[in-house]
Amino acid sequence: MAKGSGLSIDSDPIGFFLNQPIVLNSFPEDDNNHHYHNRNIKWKLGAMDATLNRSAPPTIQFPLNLNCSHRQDSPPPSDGKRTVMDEMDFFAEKHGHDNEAASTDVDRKDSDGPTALEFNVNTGLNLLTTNTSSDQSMVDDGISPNVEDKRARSGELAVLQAELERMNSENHRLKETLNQVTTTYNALQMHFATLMQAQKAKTTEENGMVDGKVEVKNNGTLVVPRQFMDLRLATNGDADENSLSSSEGNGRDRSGSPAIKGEVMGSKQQFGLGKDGNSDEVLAFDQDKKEHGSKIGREDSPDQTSQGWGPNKVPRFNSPKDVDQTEATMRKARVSVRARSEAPMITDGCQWRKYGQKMAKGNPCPRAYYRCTMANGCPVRKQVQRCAEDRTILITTYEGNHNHPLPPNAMAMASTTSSAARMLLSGSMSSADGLMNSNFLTRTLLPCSPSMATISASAPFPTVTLDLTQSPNPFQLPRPPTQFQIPFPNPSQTQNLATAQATLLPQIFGQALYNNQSKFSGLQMSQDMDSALQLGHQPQALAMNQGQHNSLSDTVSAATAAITADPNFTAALAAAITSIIGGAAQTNNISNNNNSNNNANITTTTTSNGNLTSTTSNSNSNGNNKISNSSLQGN
DNA sequence: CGCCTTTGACCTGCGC
DNA sequence: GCGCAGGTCAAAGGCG
Repeated sequence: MAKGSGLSIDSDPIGFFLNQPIVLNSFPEDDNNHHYHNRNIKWKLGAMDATLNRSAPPTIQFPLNLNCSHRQDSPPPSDGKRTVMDEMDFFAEKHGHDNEAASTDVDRKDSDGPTALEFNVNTGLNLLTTNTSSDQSMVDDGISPNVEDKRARSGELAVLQAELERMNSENHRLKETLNQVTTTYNALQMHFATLMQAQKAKTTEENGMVDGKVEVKNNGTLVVPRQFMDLRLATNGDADENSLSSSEGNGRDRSGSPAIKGEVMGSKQQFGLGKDGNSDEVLAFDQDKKEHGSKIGREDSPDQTSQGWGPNKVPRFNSPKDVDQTEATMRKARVSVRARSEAPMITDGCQWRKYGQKMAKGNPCPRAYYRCTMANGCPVRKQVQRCAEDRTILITTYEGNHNHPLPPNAMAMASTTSSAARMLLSGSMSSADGLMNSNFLTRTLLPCSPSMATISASAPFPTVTLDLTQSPNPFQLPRPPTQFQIPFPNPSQTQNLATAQATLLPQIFGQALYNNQSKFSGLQMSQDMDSALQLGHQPQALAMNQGQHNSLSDTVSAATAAITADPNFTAALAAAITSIIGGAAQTNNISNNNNSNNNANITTTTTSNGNLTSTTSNSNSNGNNKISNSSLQGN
């Protein structure tokens, strides 16, 4: 084994192959001024994929499993973080190499205890310059002195080199993309923080409001201090190291993902979707309060049933406990998607396993229960049930957050439900126990599709319903020229259409909320705002020729750009959402109804002709609790 | 054999 | 306390 001072070879490197794993062990502890002082680092090299680069100087490239074990008496770096590049810097510093040539492809694995990193690395080391006599013998064993042997391997080497070049190129491209996304993300966060502070100061100055108090303004408008949930929390605790001190809990999210993963993933989200940065996060359900008992393998803690509201139901999100409460509430929110489909399930890209089926009251069609099987322990559930009134309509209700990456074809629905739920919960954090002005919601929230989204506070969970059963493409309905015109791929297929339609929604919701939530702390839904909305204050012109941008990303980007181009629309959108979801306190003179647990027996549904009707969900029909042999397909 | 569905039993919350 | 309703568990069986 080569120890301490790097690899070394003393002959033509072309003939060198790593036939055995090599462990570089025990760096010297002589760097008294370096913050890596007193560390013991093991470098374990895999034997299979090591390749050589013929270029001058020759380099060796290999996948490297690095396990860093830090002594307890070694203080962490001053910035509290230690990155892989730090490790590379340390290595280069120790061995006199220019680390600029090194590249890393990091994959942080879940682990406890000492830092454990696994990544592919191009060390950029010029192996010919690192010879040491002590290591020579070990490596010499792997070198064939035979020229013919070299030739025999040259073909394989060429293949490896080509693959290596391709991987390097890809790695470089990905790094650039990541840097760009990170930059955008940081800029958005900075902007958000600035707006939050400015709005807070402005609101306090203008309204003279005190947290938790209701005030009647001169025009008679009731002003209720409210605030959106801090979505910074939703990006994982350490996504912004300056914004939170919530590094407690080892920086892990509920899924146990380590903090470093959260950083990377958080950087991915340009639109503020998903608490773990997964824009593919699905809001759907998780264990409800019924599961908090003696069931095995449950994640929820008993205290998660508490809502964490203050006396005036103003959420407090300043502590890790609040984070848990927020997430608990998040998991209780549901997103229901109505779509016409003859299939027993809409295709949402995820893998599901059916774990139950029951007859629900008021519906002759059985309700099927599915859980996500794309990853072990994924808490996402969904319910599938046909509409009692129109059995061609399939109602799919999602709950919970995926704890794993999703394939591209699953991201559409996932991001839709995630953002819709976040939209709902960001309002319900404040007041979810009131009546909903769903007509106002659909009129303002989706001016291009007036009956597409409804919000229900039906007990026991707040629910957003995305109705995709209306016009084949609500975005292509006749509209003023300033409205969206979003092409969807393959609109002839109901399922695809449903997914495609759903895709745009989260971007609208998420972007509006994420970029403008700060403007609505202590939001007052003024008449001016309402008027502006009713007058169709729309995003600025977005004329996208059908077929010109067929990709989903283009569609999303265009829609996002249009929204962000008009802050008034964004503000109005967020205001409308807030007003609708949490507006009961205002519209009902701050009165709480009978549901003290943030539940209201009000649900809204859209009829087949697109008209909105509001009905109570307090059905008295007697459902049979026994299992039915009928299936969803048997309708 | 592994994965999935089926389905009766069981658990929990809630209203009366 | 009891019954109802929603939701989940887990054994059994089917299927590729």
